[in-house]
Parts: sequence; structure tokens; C-alpha cells
Amino acid sequence: MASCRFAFAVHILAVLARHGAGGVTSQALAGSVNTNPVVIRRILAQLQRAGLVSTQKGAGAGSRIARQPDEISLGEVYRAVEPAPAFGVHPQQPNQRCCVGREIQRALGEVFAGAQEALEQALARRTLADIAEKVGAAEPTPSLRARPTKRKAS
Amino acid sequence: MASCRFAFAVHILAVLARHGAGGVTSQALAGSVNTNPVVIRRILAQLQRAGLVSTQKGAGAGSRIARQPDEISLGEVYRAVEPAPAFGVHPQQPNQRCCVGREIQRALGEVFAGAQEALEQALARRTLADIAEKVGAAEPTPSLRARPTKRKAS
DNA sequence: ACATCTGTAACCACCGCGATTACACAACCT
DNA sequence: AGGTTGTGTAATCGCGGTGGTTACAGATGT
Repeated sequence: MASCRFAFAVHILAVLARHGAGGVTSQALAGSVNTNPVVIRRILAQLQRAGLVSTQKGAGAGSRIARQPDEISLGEVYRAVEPAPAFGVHPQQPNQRCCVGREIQRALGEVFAGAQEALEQALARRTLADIAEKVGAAEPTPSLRARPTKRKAS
Repeated sequence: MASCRFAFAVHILAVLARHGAGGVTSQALAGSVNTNPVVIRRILAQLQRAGLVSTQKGAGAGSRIARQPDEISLGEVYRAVEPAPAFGVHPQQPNQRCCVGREIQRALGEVFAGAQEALEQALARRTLADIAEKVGAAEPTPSLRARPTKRKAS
């Protein structure tokens, strides 16, 4: 799993948690994450499907968090954004004439399932509130809105 | 982590565990995994560096397992073969003018480390002997060797 | 010497991902 | 209604990683 979608999703939710009821546009979120608004909207769409976020369209629109931050576990966020399993198996079928090749996939499947389970349980023990707390010591973000030009990282 | 190197590595070690002291060539292993011998040798090189396997070069060469199967945990195999962490972070630096952007990486780092730890511990609880046991119910593999060279009781 | 097999470099094709552009649609405002 | 703003989504591009393949030097037993 080399994707950073999960990191982006947690970042987005952390910003939304800080803003509470105030809607935040994808462009503003893109400004904080430092990426393109479309990338944000793609992740936002996944979070909507999972019921973690609600988005209002049209003028003066924006997204807001759909639940209390302490009721959103990072395990949920992970599953919302990374539906594929973290482990890959043989791309080609192993040699069925070899007894190892015949049975290895089943054996590996059990191991992978156990590891995936452990991973998700570890994530499930943390909530978005834990993240927001670590981040929230500072003052509210100034000038998240109104990013007229697209500039590279400072 | 979409790579299947870990699956290949476990497969290779399972075959070696079955063959015990008899050396198995990369070509024979490739026949069981159903891939190219070079792919096998690449993984074999990593397993050698980790001290899990010993290889003899030259004519009539081959690889054999370097420890008892019940003393090789899958966590070791995982670390030998997948040195990179399973979680990716922001490819670009987040916006440092946003308090979330400033702190999110540290917060995510802690979470990721915990999840990675849980994953590796889950793998560490299984050994190669567990895999070999699930696989080993059947009879020894016939005709794993491709070329009619040395005939070794398999 | 010879045959065999490993180690490694080099190269290719493919896939997934993030970034970007473009455009249709929705909602709010005057 | 019309204009403005912002979402949803498709299409495309470039990049990096990965498995597959070929090629070749070096090691080693017979």
C-alpha cells in the first residue's frame, strides 16, 4: 500500500473537524493538503459514500463532517478509502502439479486475512478526535479560503 | 502494498522447507511459483541477506533453508522482502500555513507506526512451519526439476 | 576443460496513482 | 431568469514501481 489516499482522507477530515458546521470547499481543502481540488473531491466522494461527510453543491457550497469526531474511527476511514486488501497474491496461478503450488494460496489467504484484521483493528482504536486533538493546539487556520492562484509548495 | 514479493517468498521457503537438505535450483522454484528464474533469484538474494536461506553456486547448485521452519517467523520474511513501510504519507509537503498541515504528518506518523507494528506482530505469530504444515498433507512433489540432470530424491 | 547454475545489470510492458484539464450539472443570489 | 460559484466525473498525462525477459560474467562440481 503505497497510496497516500488514506493520509489525505485523514487530513481532510481533520480540517473539517476543526471547522465544525462551516462548509469548506474542495479548493480550500486542496490548499491545506497542497494538491489539486479534483483529488480532494475524489476522496470526498468516497467519504460521502461511507457516510462520514456531507457535501452541499452550488454556490457557497462546501463539505462538513457528518458525525462527531470521536465517533469516527480511523478504521472506518481506512475502509472507506482503501477498499482493496493490503496484500497481493500470485499474479499467475502457481503450478498446480506441485503440492506447494496447489495449497499455498489457501494458506497465504488465511495469513493475509489475519494480518489485515490486525491492521484494521489497530486503526479502529484511534478516532478522528485523537488526530484533531494532536493538531488542534494551535489557533484556527487563517486564510484557508480564497486561494486565487495555484502555486507550488512554499 | 500491492507487491506479491511476500507471497513469492513464502512460497519459495515452503518449497525449500519440504526439500530439507536437498538443494533446489531457481529454475525448479520458478516452475512451482510459475514465474521466471530471475524473479526467484532476486527474492532469494533478499532471503540470503536476512540469513533465512543459503545458496550454493556452480554446477549442481541450489538453495536450501538455513534454519528450522518453526524458527522462521513470517514477520522475518516480511521484513526481509518488504523493507518499505506499508503506509504512504503526503508526497508533497502540506501547507505549513495551515495548522492542520503543520501537525498532521506527526500525528499520522504515530498512527502509521502503530498500525505497522500491529501488522508485523500478527505476521510474527505465524512461522514457516505453520505454512508447511498446511501444505504438506500431500505427497512430495514429483518432477520439480526441469532438466534431466542430477536426480535427487524429492 | 566443460557443463551447470547463480548474481546482476539492462530493458521492456504494464499498472496504479496523483495531477491536470475540461465540461455538465446543481444551488444560491440578485 | 440569468449569472456565479462550486461539485461530480470523465479523459488524459507523467511518473514510479513491479514482474518478466534476455544477456552475460563468475563460480563450482565433474
